[in-house]
Amino acid sequence: MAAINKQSLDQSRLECDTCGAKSCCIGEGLTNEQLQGLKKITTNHGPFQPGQAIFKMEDSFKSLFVIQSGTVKIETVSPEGSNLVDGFFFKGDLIGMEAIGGEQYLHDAIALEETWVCELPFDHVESLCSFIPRLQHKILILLGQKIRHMNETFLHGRYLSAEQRLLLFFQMLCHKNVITKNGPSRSLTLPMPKGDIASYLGLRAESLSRALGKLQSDGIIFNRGRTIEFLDIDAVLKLACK
Amino acid sequence: MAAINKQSLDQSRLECDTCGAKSCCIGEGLTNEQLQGLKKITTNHGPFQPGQAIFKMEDSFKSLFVIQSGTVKIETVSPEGSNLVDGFFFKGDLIGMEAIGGEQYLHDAIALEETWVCELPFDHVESLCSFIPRLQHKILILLGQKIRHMNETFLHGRYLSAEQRLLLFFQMLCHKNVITKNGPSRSLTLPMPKGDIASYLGLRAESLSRALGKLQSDGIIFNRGRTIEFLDIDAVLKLACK
DNA sequence: CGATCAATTGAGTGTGTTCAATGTCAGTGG
DNA sequence: CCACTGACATTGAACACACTCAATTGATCG
Repeated sequence: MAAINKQSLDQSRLECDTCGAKSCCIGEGLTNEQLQGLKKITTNHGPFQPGQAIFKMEDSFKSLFVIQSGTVKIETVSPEGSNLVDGFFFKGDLIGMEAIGGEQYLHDAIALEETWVCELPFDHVESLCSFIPRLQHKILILLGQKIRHMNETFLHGRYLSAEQRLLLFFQMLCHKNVITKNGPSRSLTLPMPKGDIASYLGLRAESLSRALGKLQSDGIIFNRGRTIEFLDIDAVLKLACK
Repeated sequence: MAAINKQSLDQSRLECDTCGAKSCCIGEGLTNEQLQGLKKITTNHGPFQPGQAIFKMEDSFKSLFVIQSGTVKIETVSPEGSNLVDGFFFKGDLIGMEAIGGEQYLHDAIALEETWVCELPFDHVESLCSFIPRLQHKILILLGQKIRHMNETFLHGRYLSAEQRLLLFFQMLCHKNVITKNGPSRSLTLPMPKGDIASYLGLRAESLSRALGKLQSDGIIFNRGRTIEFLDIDAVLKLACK
């Protein structure tokens, strides 16, 4: 793992009870006493700068990580040598679950923005689960959700056109509250390069670019560098295209 | 769930200690005493005939199922109405994990051959986990494996050609010991129609047929109806094609 | 034996890819 | 201030692979 320094960010945001990721963390719903037990086994790390690794494939699997703030991509290297982006994760997401039961991590986890994470040593979590049924339940639920999410994204995504995949991606961002839906602007500055999005969607950068062009000429979005403006958010959410 | 009768099959194969799926079941590695605890919460069901459902999407999620004998596919109905096969499962496999944390099952589970299953009510399993750390560990491992398997199959599969996907499918069968690797014949009678395989691989039946034809003309397999003979098993395992 | 469903084969089409060229933007140094 | 650089993004033209649709063959079963 990369060298770690604690600095800058308001320390209070890293405490469980005041953590920004509190509501979606695995500790959600625990009593204060239980939360203290959980807090004992965790450690905070950050800030990771864009491009820095939170963990790498070569690292042996020891911990899960909750993203307290920032954005992270996970990626592997394909047999041909190019990078395959397997997922994007945001505040409150738990990463590293793919490695449970394995020796090493399955991906590199790379920060896309300045990012803080909370480390949960897995064997400690497991022990704690035996004493806190609610925690065990929560972990199982999260794993089930992860499976369902992969199922939707990858299984059903593969029958969609480039345009539909892109819309699905925007929907995901919306669901993660990354797009400011309420304001009048409804815009978004992508935390990741477009090449990463293309890879994640199983497309070439060129195809993604054309899909973006198509949506723009249809008046659904306005695409300017890393900023996307959503002119017709309903069209995006309906996936009614094509 | 479909009507259930116990009959025919040698009853002893349904007992935990003599079950054909014993070595890969979630009970693997438990003490005899613990196994008795597990046995108390399970019930056997079968035989399911080809086409019969073990569970359906409409059913509310209550249980996981271990396949004691037979073969099962899981499938969903696409928005357009066609069936999408999401997986094949064999003796010893645990099915229903996608539904953990959800209200209903995510798929229909359909028997492809005469099939017997062992039902594990999930809330009972969860309670038992708190008392048997090894069981909790095993479940977590299985969920992790499931995630890894989906990751490999669907994420990396989507960059492969029809031929490569087919070879990957054969490798999977090999890994599941469905192909008789040792005998001189090295043949296989597919338990599922080719259309199901095509769907699983994200292809049309026609494309699968052509891929099979290509492998045959390359002298790697001999394709005759539902029987496949592997003339060059090494080529299959190497995925060196294309 | 015809009926039905699965599997195969053929011809033509289309979506995304490939490869190469051009454009945009931020950062750097003269 | 402007030219240069390098990473990222866009655009164009030709191609490839799997798709679509239709016709044919094969297998199974009453």
